[in-house]
Amino acid sequence: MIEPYLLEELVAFSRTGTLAKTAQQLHVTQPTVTRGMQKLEDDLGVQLFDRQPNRITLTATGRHAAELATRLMAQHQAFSTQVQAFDHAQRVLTITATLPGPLLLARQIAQHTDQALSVTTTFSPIDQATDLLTTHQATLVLTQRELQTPTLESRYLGREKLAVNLDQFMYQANQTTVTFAELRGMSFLVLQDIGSWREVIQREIPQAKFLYQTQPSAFREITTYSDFPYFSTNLSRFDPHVATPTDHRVRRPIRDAAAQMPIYASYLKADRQRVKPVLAALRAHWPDD
Amino acid sequence: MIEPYLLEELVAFSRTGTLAKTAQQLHVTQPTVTRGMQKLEDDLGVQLFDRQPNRITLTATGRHAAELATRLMAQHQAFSTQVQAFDHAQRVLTITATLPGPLLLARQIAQHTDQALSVTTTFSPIDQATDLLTTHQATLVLTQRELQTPTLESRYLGREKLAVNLDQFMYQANQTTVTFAELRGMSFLVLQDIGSWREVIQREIPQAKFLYQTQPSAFREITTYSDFPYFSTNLSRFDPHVATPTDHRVRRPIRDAAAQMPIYASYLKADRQRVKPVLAALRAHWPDD
DNA sequence: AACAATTACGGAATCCGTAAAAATT
DNA sequence: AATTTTTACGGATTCCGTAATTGTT
Repeated sequence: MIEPYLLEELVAFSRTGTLAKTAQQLHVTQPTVTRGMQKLEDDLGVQLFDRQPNRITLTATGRHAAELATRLMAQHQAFSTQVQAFDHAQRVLTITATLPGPLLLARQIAQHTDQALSVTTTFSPIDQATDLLTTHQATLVLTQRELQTPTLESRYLGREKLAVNLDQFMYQANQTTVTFAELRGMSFLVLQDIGSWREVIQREIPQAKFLYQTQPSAFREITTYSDFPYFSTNLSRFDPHVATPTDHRVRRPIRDAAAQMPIYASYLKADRQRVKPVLAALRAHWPDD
Repeated sequence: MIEPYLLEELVAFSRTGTLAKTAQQLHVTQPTVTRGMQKLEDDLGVQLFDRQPNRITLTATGRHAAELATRLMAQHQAFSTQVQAFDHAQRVLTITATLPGPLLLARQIAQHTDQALSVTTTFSPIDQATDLLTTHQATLVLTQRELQTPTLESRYLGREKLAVNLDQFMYQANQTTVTFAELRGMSFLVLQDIGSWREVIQREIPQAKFLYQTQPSAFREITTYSDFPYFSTNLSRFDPHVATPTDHRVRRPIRDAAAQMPIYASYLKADRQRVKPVLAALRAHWPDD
């Protein structure tokens, strides 16, 4: 059985090219690496190096072994982190999402639940959702699409509906709803982290300009002291920081189909019983409008 | 970094259920396993076991860790074997196939080549072909279908064409070729190991009976002292053992499309230069008929 | 002269087995 | 009484660093 530290030395050597630099990188002495690579060759029963008095290089087999060792080391590392993640997931039910809106509601729920609930502050691309669940980095992922695999299942929660907040004297505000087309060419204040909504507004509103703000505090300040329109959804009300009573804008829902997203909760089938009360709470507090 | 022997002990324990049996299975003493599992918990920083004075059981995390460890150990094992296989493949070009016919020709080639060529005696299902190549267990796989992946490529070699050897006095022998339909209900002597041909004849010949023989020697003997028809192909001539001059049967090619198979040579793109002369030899010796 | 790899030697850490203890079935 | 786990102790293996050697650039 090959010892991991030998694989580590091999991988390091394949990157540095000399035993001296390898030793330096691993914080050991040269003789240690020399002996290590000799032992690795001996354990495998294979020649990995071409040796000259002052120079040592990988053979073709050695390069292949280093390539395989790199992957194996990554999996080795993943083992520890996954075990620890699983252990953590047993005590804390972690919720993440691909959109900010559902996370706001989730945070609300978390405060009124006796269970240990952790709601992440950042969100991930939807193509990482499956990985987050199977590696137990999250127990619940809120997404705009269903995820169906042999070990995963999804449950529909409700819809997130986009609205735009316009200055009350703008002519587009003289109707109960608007369309993306009617927002053509306008400039919007947008928070940097709005997940999948970003591609929606960029795709649907022609020739629009988006002033992305990284800091939520800066976003609030600029909205207060300017007339730029900004977006919100039916889930924005759960944002504890967005309470701006002195807003001169009016909220106008967007009629387009693309302005609505169905939200699903995805989780491991093995966790079905654990997430059940959380799903019930999310559905119970989902706004009707 | 988790030591492999600790993972091995965990995997063994998850199967045996007690430390005593685990120790027995691994040929070590109980205290060794006790300390090992304590160290594993310590290294991972996670509780894997529920301990009672006379009983130790896996926690949920422990079961999950054992599951992950099982897979990791398999990959760990695969590392060594793959490095050794790669090393071996550098000196010996190994050819395998999904059909016996192309292998016969390959053996012929191997004798007239200066290069170190190894031709396997058994053949594998076609769905294992990709794995054989990527794990370097074979450098060349002869199959009836093309294999196309980012790292693999296939080259057409020729066709293998099925024929049936009938007693010269049978009425079906009164024509230059026959069809599968005309063989309806007959009984055939067939070698057990004929690869993908087996499903062809079973599917195409209605109500036929197949007398499968495991031993080639028994097959030859029965063909000699009986009148049962048997199959051969345009590649059978390369079989050094099948030279039976005193055969009372006549060879009749089968007309159906299903009685012909295109044969491709698949290999890693990285091996293209190495296999080039072998492919040329295979194509050069491929029979025209 | 500087650098890279290897070998030799001694110390330190670790891992194992034997023996003994504690507790359960 | 037999089985299972755990701890204690001593020995043996192994792994590492320092020092010295060899050979190259």
